Amino acid sequence: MAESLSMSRQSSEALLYLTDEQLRQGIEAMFFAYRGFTDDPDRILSGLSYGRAHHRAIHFINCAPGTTVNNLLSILGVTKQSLNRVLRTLVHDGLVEARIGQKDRRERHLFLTDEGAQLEHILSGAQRARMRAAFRQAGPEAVAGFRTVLEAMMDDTLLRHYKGLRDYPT
Amino acid sequence: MAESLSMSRQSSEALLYLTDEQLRQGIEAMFFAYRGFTDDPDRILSGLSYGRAHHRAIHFINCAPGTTVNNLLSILGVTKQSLNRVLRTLVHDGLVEARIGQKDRRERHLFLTDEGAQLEHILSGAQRARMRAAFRQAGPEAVAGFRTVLEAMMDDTLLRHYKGLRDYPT
DNA sequence: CTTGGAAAGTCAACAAGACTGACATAACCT
DNA sequence: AGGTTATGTCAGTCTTGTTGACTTTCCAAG
Repeated sequence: MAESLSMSRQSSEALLYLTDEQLRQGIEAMFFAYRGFTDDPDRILSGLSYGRAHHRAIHFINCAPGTTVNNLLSILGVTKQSLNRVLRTLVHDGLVEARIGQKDRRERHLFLTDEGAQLEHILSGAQRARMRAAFRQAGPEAVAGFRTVLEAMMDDTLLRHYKGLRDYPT
Repeated sequence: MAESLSMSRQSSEALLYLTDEQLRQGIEAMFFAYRGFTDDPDRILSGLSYGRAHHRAIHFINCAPGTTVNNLLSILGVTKQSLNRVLRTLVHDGLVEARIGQKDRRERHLFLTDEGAQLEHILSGAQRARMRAAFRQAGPEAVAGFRTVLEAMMDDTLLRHYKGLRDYPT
């Protein structure tokens, strides 16, 4: 807000990417792209009595094996009750193993079973294929820009998770 | 799959943005960024007994005033029953007006009322503010890349909507 | 050592918003 | 007149989010 004055003298061309119309297009691009982004895994999951929430849990357990329920909670940004329902079915179906913590017996450390890893691979495979096609079509510079904007759009809390997921001790 | 052989001779550096790890990071970037992207409007809406579905309807009615229910359906990618529930409350609350078509009296052409436009402005204002901050921080080249990748990630059907939203006659 | 609070996780009940299927109405078109 | 199209509605289900109440476990202050 305060900057809009100090920048008003710059050529409008230099800031063309900040016009309301450009921003509106950016918003719609996010909406449509996210739809494309989730479509493939959703389609696969709909045949398996699982949903997007299961996919997310499986994805992050795969990235950070041994993570606790609490950790997963703050990454996914849902309530523990909501996550628990998902986790319960995954454990029951033998896709996820929840080991009681050695140090703190209140904690459950989460791991994918072989079967869980298999499903993870199928799901993320579909998503990666689309991402790969988009990346290849767009080229390296565009991909770098894509990442830069997305990181700038995250909340700082989420950015931390995004950058530091692999710091968890098992 | 077939290409991975023919490309295997290129330097791995030139294709670094296509490694599985890079793709995984791209996937997580989309997930976290979309959360940040929807957070602000969601917060505003939660106090108003409306949800994200109402926001989406309002957004696209604002972009394409006079659009029909059927058009909106294909843009949003939901069933008419689902959209109708949302639209019904918006019309009832006086945020949206549904005018019977002149040419084809079966159609309902949708418009925001003054009050609806006001809410739209508040909601998209929050979203635009975040988008603007991200765009400014990332710079023009990054924004161009962001758009390129997102467009490549959309389904072709959605891409048509994204590019051609303003072709509707009133 | 005990006791009381905090933290991790579980169970139950509810709400939003998506879906399907069936059906109604009105208008258009051949 | 009859078939198709656009829209609206009712009923029921599913996923996934919510809050509230509860157990188990840990830890620290008295």
